[in-house]
Amino acid sequence: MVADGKGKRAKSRSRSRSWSQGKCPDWATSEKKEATRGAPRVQAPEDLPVSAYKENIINLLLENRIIVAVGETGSGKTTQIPQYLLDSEKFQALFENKRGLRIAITQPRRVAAVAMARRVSDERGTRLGDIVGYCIRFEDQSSATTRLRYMTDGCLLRECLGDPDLANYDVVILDEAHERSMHTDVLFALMKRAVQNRSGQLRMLVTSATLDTGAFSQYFDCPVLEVPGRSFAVDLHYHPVSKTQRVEAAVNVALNLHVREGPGHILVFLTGMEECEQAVNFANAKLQSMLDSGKEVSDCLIVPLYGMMQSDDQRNVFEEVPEGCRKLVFSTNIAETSLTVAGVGFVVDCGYCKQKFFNPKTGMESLQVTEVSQVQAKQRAGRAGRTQHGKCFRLYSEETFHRSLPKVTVPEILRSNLASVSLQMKAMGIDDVVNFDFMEPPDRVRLVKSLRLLYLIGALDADGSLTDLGRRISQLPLEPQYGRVLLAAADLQCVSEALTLVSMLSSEGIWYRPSRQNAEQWEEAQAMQERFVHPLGDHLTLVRIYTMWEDDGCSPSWCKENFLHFRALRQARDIRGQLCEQLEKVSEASIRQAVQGKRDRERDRGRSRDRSRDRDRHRQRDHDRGSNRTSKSGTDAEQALLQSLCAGFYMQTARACGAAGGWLIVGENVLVKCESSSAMDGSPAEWVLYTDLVGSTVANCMMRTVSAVDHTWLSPLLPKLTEVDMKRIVGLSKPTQAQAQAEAPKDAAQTVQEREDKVGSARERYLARKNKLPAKR
DNA sequence: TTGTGGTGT
Repeated sequence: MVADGKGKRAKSRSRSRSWSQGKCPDWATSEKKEATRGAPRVQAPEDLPVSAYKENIINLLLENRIIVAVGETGSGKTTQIPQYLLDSEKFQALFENKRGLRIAITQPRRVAAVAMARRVSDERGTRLGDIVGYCIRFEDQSSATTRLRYMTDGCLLRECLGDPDLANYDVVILDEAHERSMHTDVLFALMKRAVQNRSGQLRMLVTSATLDTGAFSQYFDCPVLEVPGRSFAVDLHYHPVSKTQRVEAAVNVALNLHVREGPGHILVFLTGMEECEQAVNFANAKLQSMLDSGKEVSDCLIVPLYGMMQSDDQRNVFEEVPEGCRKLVFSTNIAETSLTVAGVGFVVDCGYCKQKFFNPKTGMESLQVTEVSQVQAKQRAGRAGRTQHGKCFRLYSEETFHRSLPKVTVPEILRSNLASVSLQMKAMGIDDVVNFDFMEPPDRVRLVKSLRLLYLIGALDADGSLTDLGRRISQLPLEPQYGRVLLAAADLQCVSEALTLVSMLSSEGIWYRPSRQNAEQWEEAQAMQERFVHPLGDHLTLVRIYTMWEDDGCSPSWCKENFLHFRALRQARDIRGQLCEQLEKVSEASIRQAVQGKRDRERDRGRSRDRSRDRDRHRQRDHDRGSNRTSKSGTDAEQALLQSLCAGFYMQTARACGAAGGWLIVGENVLVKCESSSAMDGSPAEWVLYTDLVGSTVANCMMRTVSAVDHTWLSPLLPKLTEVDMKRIVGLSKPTQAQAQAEAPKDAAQTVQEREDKVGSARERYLARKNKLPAKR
């Protein structure tokens, strides 16, 4: 298999060399730091469809500042077009700067950026990081000599922060634009502006796989070039089944294919982990009963594939199978674009997938099973035609495909929390976020709510202008609320703990939750995970897990024993390191010193604990839990951490509502509970803070990642919730004189007192009103 | 009764 294997055939030629580490496919290399190597020259295939369009592309980009190129998978556009431009003298002559042409090529995924850079670097016979390089988070394999820079769209977006006109580049290629990742969508708008500002000295190429280019060419007002793709035909078959039977139906169709069809692996698309596991069980049972009844069935390896799988289990999916053995893979949409199973000849598409939606009104996130889009269905079908003439079985009717399925997937930017997008735009000097020229503008409510949130955390002032605090938060690669927490922690002397917490929260999926199909393992995991629970909540639990893992030497085996994802913890460690560096730059305090001092103390503590652990590991752990370190009120550092958390999340708190046994969300009359896996589930805590609210409806939602907080931390902050003047933040009204006066510059020490005063005066006003009201009646 | 699609700085 290959990572997002564009140019599959091209790649196979260099397979023996690129994959010299044995069976280490590209998708696994994100886990391994690739050493720069001088690679021998690899010939680019001469018969790539795109090569016929070489002159055409160069000329079009000479004449137009922006062009859109449409090419199906395998056309070679990602690897060849940048080289055509780089090697063209007449194209180079277009640019006034004499430093040599620099081209950025964005990808939505890290693995793809690395794989493409490596491939092109091989083709040119240069060392990776020399002429051809890549830049992804945590890894910059590029240098001053780099001309072709493959990078994730997120990396380019971050570069835009410091340099909105991208003066470092002459050409920017936004690849895989049809996927409409949030970063790419924001880049569309920023690039359009930058191209304008650079008056002809910045060219842009947008490449997309779908033929639905009307929106692109209209938005950019540019020509569209079509490059034919090169993959095999895929026959479509329609087998409508009811939504509730899709798992069983998928298994039946797949096994029918296995019994009747010739060579080619089978890839089945389902919606989630539970469905995949269930399907594997079904399929195994059915296959067994076929064998038991004396039927002759050839060998078949049945495996699930989803993101939350342990890495080594995921690797099993890509192992070679013996001759004559067929692979039957039950996968989520991870196999749609992110991972490519080699040798697939048959696809079964259930017609559904899970999509995340963010509701700006409630701040709720939901993961909903929705119909796939037509584009997605085509992408799934295409997975059968990469190496052979394929077949795709859709578990819905042809009419459903045309009449019911939406043409394209709802772009991420229309489904997401826009706080960080808005903050970044403000930091780039784009003041009117609400009326910004997006290709597909997000809902106004969504944008306004994001500004409100930024105001609440102090990143914007009452007029919607970026504050100094906001500028600092924008420089941290985090959700703004997390950034606010870090900066608060720097002031409250708990920056080390906060770095750990924020890193753990940014790294998704710490917990390894076995399928409920496997009751025994499920219970074991539950029991193991319960031992980490901190009485003050899930946030301190996360910090504790990370600390224990680090004390143990960051080993994968420790994770396995404790049913935690090593991948996630390692990612948290990487993020922590990066954040530590960047926080140092934006914070007045010396972060490194604080963290180092903390680390020294921890090491001393760790040493004494190591000695005890040698005597009795478990007794020591129990002792820790019972000791002062985790007493009801927590240590000073733990208290400070929870207080810092309030700075970013005070608008996401709730007060105990005795009668119902739940909590009432501040500012809203919504009763919520904790998720059952939370440390706070069933807790009598008066005030709780949550970092996520999940569910499908307001009536049916739950807090996830919850901690107990002290009301004295919240009371200075909460009044701000009712002070928001949305019109002013959006820029629709000027401040009144009274408001302007109230906002005269003040020093930090004064602020807290003032807030206290405001609470007091608000109370007075309230009492005054209350006294007046009966008289009026 | 109760569960977590996939990306990315």
